[in-house]
Amino acid sequence: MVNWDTFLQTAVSDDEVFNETVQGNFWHIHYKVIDPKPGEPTTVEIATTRPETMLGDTAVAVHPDPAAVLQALIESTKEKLAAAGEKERPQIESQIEDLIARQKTLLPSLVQLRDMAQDGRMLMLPLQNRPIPLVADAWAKPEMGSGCVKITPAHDPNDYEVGLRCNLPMINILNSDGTLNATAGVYEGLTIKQARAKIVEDLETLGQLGDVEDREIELPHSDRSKTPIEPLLADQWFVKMDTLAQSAMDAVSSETVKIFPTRYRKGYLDWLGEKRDWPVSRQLWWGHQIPIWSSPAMSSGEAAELTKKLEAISASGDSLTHQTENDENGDAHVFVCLRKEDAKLESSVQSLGLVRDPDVLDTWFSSALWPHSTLGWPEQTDELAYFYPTSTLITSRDIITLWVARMVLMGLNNVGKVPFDEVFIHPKILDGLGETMSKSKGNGVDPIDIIEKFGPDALRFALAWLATETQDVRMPVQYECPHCSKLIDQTKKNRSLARIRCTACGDEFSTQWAESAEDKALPRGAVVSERFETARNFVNKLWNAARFTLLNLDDYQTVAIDRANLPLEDRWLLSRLATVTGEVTEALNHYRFAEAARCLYDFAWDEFCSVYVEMAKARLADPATRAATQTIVAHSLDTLMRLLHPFMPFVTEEIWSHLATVAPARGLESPKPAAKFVMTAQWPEGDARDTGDPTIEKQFSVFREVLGAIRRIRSSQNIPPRDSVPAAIRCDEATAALLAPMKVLLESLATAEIASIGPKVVPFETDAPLAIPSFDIDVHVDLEQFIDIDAELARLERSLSQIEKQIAGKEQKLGNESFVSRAPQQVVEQERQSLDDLRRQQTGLTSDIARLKSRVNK
RNA sequence: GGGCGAUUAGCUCAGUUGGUUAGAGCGCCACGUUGACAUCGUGGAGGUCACAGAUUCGAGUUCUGUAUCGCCCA
Repeated sequence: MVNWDTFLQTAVSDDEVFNETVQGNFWHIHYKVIDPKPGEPTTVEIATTRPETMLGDTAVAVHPDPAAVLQALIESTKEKLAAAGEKERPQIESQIEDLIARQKTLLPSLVQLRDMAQDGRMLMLPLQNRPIPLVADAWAKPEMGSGCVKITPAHDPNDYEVGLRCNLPMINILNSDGTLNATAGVYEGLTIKQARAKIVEDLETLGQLGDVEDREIELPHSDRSKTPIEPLLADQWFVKMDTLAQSAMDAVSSETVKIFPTRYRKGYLDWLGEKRDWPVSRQLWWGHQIPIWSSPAMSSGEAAELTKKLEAISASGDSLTHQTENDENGDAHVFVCLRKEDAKLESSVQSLGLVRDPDVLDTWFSSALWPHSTLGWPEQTDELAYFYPTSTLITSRDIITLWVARMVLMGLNNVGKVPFDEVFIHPKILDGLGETMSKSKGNGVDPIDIIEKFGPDALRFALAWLATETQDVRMPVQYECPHCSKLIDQTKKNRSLARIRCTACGDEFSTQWAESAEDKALPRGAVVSERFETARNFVNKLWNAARFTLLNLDDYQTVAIDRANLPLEDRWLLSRLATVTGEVTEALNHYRFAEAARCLYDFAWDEFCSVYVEMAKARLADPATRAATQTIVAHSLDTLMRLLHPFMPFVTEEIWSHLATVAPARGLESPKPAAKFVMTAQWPEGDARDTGDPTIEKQFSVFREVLGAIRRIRSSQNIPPRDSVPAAIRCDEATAALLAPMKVLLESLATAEIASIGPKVVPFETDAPLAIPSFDIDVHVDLEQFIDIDAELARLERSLSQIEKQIAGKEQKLGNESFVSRAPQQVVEQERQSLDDLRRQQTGLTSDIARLKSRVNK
């Protein structure tokens, strides 16, 4: 039984079939009982969605034990009811009522029909006037329809099984083009649709048509031709899957092939675990022709003789394999399969009267050969030795069973080795409505549009940024009007149009679907998505940062760096660089592309550009520190480009080449000439000496907190950006020592004059304070020149109320006896510390507010 | 019907072993452009982490159930 595509006139596999719900009918038909005994019904009612198949009916089935089935169903439905929620109850209750009603009204007649079936009663198939048996088979569902079902073994997979069980004839009523064949009698030549209409009409005329219900039907369609699939009985080649499937399962179970993310292993193993034989025959004009030759029907003696001849021409003894099988008439057929393409052998085989099978192999069969056949297999070529197996297959999850599993089993069978060690399943990009992008829907994005609008690096980086582990990616897209640049959201309505009228300027533009000369003459509106903007901006940021640093490397000379005596900011940067290198490497090794991309984005933008480059400005201006700073800058840019290269190959290569012209030799202790291209440069390895210095980490955290505090105060007071503010920082001696070397930088980034840093700092007369409790720091800004008392009071009061809320929360938590006694001591201590800090802030803020208010009253 | 996944800010998404006040990008508001970057900078507003239970001193995070959505299989 195969899925027949009547348009392409070929069998297709289950994987190439999709189901679609269509509006159809459920026709009830009465078949007459031949010679009913007294008291027996004179007709049997069946119902079908495909009345035309009745021409091929060879039986009507009734269940062998309808009473038991109905009773079991009632019980299981009652169990379901007991477990069901309020919402589902009414529906389940009505199901039970329906079943009980059937038990009363329908069951007796089903039992009678069952007895008639066992007694060998026959029915007369209408229109064909062919007697067919009433049979007892479990496929008939007492809970459905009339409880009886027509059996068409040649045109329905389930009926086929019934046919085998009940030993029924199998009558094919279709030609390969989907028209009815000679067995259909007067209906020969009609299409399925025509035949259906005519048969319904004829049944009506005969008075054998019952109710016609409207019904939604799940109808299989061919993926390629979109036409409805006809199940068809046909001689086809199958690949036996038992040991092949097991070998592919073992490869994954033993992690010889590792699948990332690991949850996809289950689907792979479950699918292969069914070990269903693989139908590989296709009746298409393209593809690999199946290398099997067969003989006409012959006697077993002739077959034995033919076999001898075949063995004689099988030169080395294994260039062909053969098999003899008997058909249902007892005739023998000899089948031959050649191991290799061999024109001479083929003609010898054919001269013995064997004919090559016209079918070609399923495209996935051919595809499964791809990893090794493209490398010259079955010859043991150098390419095969070098490239097989490869390291990684990256693909979409819907291809796991179609292709991945088959490449593995075919590789194991043919080469004895798996084709790849790791498989990465990437997320899918969906449109704004969460639908898979597809050509037929028209909701796809042309990568060329994205490249033209945002650049190839932005495209690549954005995809990496989006490639998280668990989620598919929604990508709402817009059309960009080529006339006025207005962005128009893509909708279900406009996404498949060849031309669109801009809602802003009213001019028309063409889309990717334009085909007519008239449409194509219009300017093309690109499909764009703002989701690429982040990446585009990042590329721009990197380019500008590189441009600036390169401008400052004009007099670059290699200087050996003494790690032990580097300034703190250099040690900080090197530490971060080593950490980021480790994180990115780790993420890439596990195919966590989004994590790697985000890590690099944050480091490059927030740390390298916003902090280090800003700091370097002052040091580059100072001849005493210029050379050393240049060395660090060149080194860090070098490392950053290498880390970013997989994500943005073009801009990194461009920056790399510019870097080479000003700083050809790079490195810290012993600078060496850099590789010509970043793509051939070594992947960086974080230097263990640079990482994990807690002093440095703390220094920078403190620095950024203090900077933020001053900026927040400025902002809340609406202090003009260019006006410098006096500031002071109260903190312990150790923190003061960390901050002191960064005072100049702090002053420039905050536009402030830092009057003092240390434990003895006290508030200004006109003070604006901000506490950083995590480091026990109070930042004070003198507002004398600027003070907006109302604004400041508002800020302080808002801050106070937030702190009081937090205090209340903490007090409650610490007042909870079981928290204090059961939580780890460290956590409790942390909470106490934090409460103390909050209370101190509360005191400070309260007095600040009082002071300000007294000022107002003066 | 079975399996897998998702539900966190207006949008698109992060959130590592349970532990301070849940993050990012975009969008929004305010301010800012005499030198790397307005594709930028600074600050801000915005969240009942789908819902209901359970475990726990403590749940976005663990467990159970419900709802909704997506994909795969039957």
